[in-house]
Amino acid sequence: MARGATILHADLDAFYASVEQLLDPALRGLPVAVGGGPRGGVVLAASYEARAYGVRGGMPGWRAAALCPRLRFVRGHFTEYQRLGDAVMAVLRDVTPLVERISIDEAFLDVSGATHLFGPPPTIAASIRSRVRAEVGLPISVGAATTKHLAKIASQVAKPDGVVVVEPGTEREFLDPLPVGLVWGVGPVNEQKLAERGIRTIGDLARTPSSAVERILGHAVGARLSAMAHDEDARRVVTSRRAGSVGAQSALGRRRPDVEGVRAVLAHLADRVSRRLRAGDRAGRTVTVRVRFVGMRSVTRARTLPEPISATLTLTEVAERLVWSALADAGRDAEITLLGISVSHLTDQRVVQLELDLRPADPWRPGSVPGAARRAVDGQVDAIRTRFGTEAVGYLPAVLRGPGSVPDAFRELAEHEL
DNA sequence: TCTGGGGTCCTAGGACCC
DNA sequence: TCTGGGGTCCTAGGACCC
Repeated sequence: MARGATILHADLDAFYASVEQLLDPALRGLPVAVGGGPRGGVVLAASYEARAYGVRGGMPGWRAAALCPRLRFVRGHFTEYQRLGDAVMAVLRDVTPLVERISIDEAFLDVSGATHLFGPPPTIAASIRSRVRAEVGLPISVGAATTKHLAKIASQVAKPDGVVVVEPGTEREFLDPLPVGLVWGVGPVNEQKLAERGIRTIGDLARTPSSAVERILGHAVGARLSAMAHDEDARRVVTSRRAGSVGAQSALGRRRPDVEGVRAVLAHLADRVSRRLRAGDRAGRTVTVRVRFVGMRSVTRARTLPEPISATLTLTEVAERLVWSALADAGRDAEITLLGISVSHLTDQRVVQLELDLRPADPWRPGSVPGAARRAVDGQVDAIRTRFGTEAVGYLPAVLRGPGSVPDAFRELAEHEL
């Protein structure tokens, strides 16, 4: 069956760093790191000039500075990232409504219905690149292929600032020499496992029996690889997707947990999470907390409740119990470096609201404040914040911000739609 | 100098039900 | 007295992605 390379993957190059170089011409051509600094914090993004020195996102600032002494650290312009990312998506939606945005800076497009208007996929890819450059001012790479997975690999190969089209029938010769790490689901751990068996390229992988691959990587990743090899990969572009969980976490530096400190941090996290739930008319049944200890070891504790919750106070109380149960298992002297809360098993809040006050007392829904009162308080707080801003009102005085913690505007960039 | 924060998906074991 | 197999839900941990 004839099928063109009509799935595109468009991916902005070093997005945050490119925006900084766009906003401040003095930074162009220089190694730039967004976030962090020579004495702490973490690098959120690195320009290609910085990457040449080995600087990467997620790297501690001091290490980046050691690798590249002339590295320019800049604070992020987070609201600009949102605005410019949206502007790029608008360009893509000019081509086709079939746009699946998968993060702030990348998206899949299905252009099979757009070729009669705009020409074949390579022409569309080139036009997207030149329009984004001209109208937004940013470099973007585009991959085109018959499937999403392949289009994404193609855009990675195209970077920086390039285009790669994998014409139908040429998939094998394109893929075979590429490193296995370009495959979705093959990260550092799996790459190492494969390398230990002499498998370094996608071609090596294709020549390995699928049963052996599944033994190494597990059933799911193995099956995905085999689907790719047989061109049975996903091609459907999904234009909207609801989140399956909502969470928030905070790095704390290093501290010995005490009741007041833990409660303050959890109240802040629960406030962030529950506010987003209510804003999306959602509620969730499963509460998961994460506690990270010195040395990066972390544990989780989860509890599935009989009914979904979205009240700030209820979420705080459940999270507090879970955290202390994790801490009890870890021993009293353990120092912690991070606390996180996540709510999953989401349902539509409207459906369950009427039931909330009819149930008998439940040890996992404790407290003296009845559900109706909690909803009323949350509703008023939400309304005040809508009118006067997030800082106008809250359950607790401003929470202790660690030196490395990131601004809320950065957190919001990564939030998924509820 | 000592490692962010938002998510998704998978695996494995146990409880429980039929 | 001891026994099967399938399905669902829950929990904990971990790999991975941006």
